[in-house]
Amino acid sequence: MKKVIAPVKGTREFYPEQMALRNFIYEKVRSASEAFGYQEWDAPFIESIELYAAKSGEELVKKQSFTFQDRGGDLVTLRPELTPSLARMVAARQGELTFPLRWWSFGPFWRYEQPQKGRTREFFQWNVDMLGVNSPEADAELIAVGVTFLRSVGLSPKQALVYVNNRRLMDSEFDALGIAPEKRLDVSTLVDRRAKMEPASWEAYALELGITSSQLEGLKALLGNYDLWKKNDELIRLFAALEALGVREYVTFDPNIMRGLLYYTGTVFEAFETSGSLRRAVFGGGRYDNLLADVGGQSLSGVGFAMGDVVIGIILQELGLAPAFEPSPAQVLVTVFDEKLWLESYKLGAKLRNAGLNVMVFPEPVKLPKQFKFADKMKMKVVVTIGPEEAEKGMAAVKNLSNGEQVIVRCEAVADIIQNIL
RNA sequence: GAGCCUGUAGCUCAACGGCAGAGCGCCACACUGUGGAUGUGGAUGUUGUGGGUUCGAAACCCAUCAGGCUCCCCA
Repeated sequence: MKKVIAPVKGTREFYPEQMALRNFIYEKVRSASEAFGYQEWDAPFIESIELYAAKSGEELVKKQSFTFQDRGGDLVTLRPELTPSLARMVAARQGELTFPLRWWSFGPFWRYEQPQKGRTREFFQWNVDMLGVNSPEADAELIAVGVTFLRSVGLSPKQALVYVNNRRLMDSEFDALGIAPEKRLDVSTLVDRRAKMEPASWEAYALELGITSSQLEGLKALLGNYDLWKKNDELIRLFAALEALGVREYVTFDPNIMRGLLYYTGTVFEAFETSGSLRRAVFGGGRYDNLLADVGGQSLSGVGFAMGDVVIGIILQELGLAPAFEPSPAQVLVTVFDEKLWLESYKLGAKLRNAGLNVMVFPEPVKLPKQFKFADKMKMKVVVTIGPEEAEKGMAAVKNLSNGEQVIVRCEAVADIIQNIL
């Protein structure tokens, strides 16, 4: 190789093998979404930067967006998330859309951050949202959609769990501890960081934020109380609904789940792979209120979550849950014996395709062993050969590569023979 | 944006100042009408890139690019 232009940092190159995994995820995402009646939709990949200025965090807009000037001088950005586009599109047709609205989407997003395990600058994200219903039962349905996906890719409750909390519950607990409402944000980040810090430095950090030592003790007790949900009507209803939906075994209450995004107002949840080799959420979401008001719509409550393809892709590969890669979409190879019989093979290939089979014809008359090796490497199931002896009688040799058996049959019968093998 | 670690054959890695190697993969042949297995032989590198130190650099130093792990943020 000579001088190579490297791909842009953090972007993804999908060779057929990776493409197969991406499509596998896409298929599972689609069936989980559609099983609950969600409609597929999408938004522009490029948006005006102002769209995000309204509601996304400052970090996301100023530091993590791919922003540039278009030829007309306007500032545009590659979308870093979908929710603002959702809010705008729903607000624009609020009067004509049918509510409750259930939408899902799977597409590319970009965030300008340091690539590392589980995080790239370009990624695919599954978004699922329900708008127009404000109830714990609706929250439970969204979690069930996520769990349906986890289950469909073969993740057991031992391997992946959804951790749930409730912002309102935590706010009232913070109030009870005498933590002022304006400190809630600080305390949220404090809770978020607990898992990542040494206990001593975490406590020091807490006191730095102006938490009193008695509040700190209360906070520690709160974060260790895994029965706290039993005090909260919303969470009681949520878990009852999860039970009814058949996904309860995948969900557990955890007071340590806060989530950074400011717009969450009620239920919040995050899914993790339990071995913890990757300390990143598989998906995360929650209930949000009034997202539409900022883009000119009427107040409307919603619940949704998002899943990136990178973390789940790594997990599926590490746990051996990614499907075996099938190099060739064609399971049948027709060899080319020599120059004279070349077009006979082409004819047979065409005939087999008409019969509904995916068929590759070797593109040149090279030695047969080479063609068979090719078929083997491409994991094809059947090789069909027309040599001089077969051609004379209008026949073809059909070899089953899994057991090595070969039969010689009339060309007209080849398709049926192959159907039996596959 | 900050700190630390790593870049050697297609892949995984060794050599750690003194001739750049192994395993797997690849190619050829045994097998000129048939894949996987086995055997025999073969090819492969400006040691990420650019400078510097040295008699001598894959190794040491600087820069740069890429990747990884933290912090930050988050899907």
